[in-house]
Amino acid sequence: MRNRKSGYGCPEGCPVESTLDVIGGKWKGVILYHLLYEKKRFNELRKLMPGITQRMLTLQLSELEKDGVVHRKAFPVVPPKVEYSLTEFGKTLEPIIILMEEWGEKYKTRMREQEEVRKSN
Amino acid sequence: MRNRKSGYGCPEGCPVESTLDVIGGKWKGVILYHLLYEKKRFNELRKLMPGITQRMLTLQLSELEKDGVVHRKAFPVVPPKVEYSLTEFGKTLEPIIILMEEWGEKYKTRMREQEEVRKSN
DNA sequence: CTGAATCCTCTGGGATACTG
DNA sequence: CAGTATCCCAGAGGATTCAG
Repeated sequence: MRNRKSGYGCPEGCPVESTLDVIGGKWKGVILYHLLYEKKRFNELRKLMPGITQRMLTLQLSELEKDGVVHRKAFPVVPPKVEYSLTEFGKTLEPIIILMEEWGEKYKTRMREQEEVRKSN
Repeated sequence: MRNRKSGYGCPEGCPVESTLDVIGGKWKGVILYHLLYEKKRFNELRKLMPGITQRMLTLQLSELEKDGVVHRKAFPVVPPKVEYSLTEFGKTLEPIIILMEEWGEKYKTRMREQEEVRKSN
């Protein structure tokens, strides 16, 4: 593992930033989360994310595809059928997504507790 | 990233989204990365991140502070001296930041290789 | 040195309607 | 079903200046 003590700056294109560029969209993290273990059709994803618009789902999926983490498979049938899944490369994001999910839980719990304290004062 | 008031999105607010709310700002990931193992003064951070403006550094640091992951310690001296560090809670983000750094490296390598291929055609 | 206050730009993202 | 195509806007983020 690289020496992270000061000195190794993050000049020009910090890797952490690159990662956030890929998974940092408003819905990307959640999309990836839903695709972790199973492929999903367009409308399945939509139902899993009430609140996202068709347009945004299309957009973010296409960006994820362009970045090589999501694979799009269209079936030439009527009505249309498209399946989205993680590419092999995309699957390397799994640990990150999992950790983010766990941390998010901790964070929300923490916020709730602080809310309690605030109320009781 | 942006200011995502949790509200609607994933039902019950997807935890992955919450995490991205905290570390998803344009510079937050990088800031956290620099604070992983040592506290840093304002200007030190600035030098580590050429490209960030004073305003943005101030802003993002204050949001990280508000979210409870960064601690701000101001010394009552002239000229001013302020040290930023991770809170105990903030340190629980370490595994995520590390993974994001490693993944970012892989991603950039991958992009470079694709660039090579593209050129040779 | 740290940071607040302004002003301004740009784009991520929302709402809605249309199509193969 | 799975997208495009438009129109629109809040607000994230940049540039610059002022202040303790």
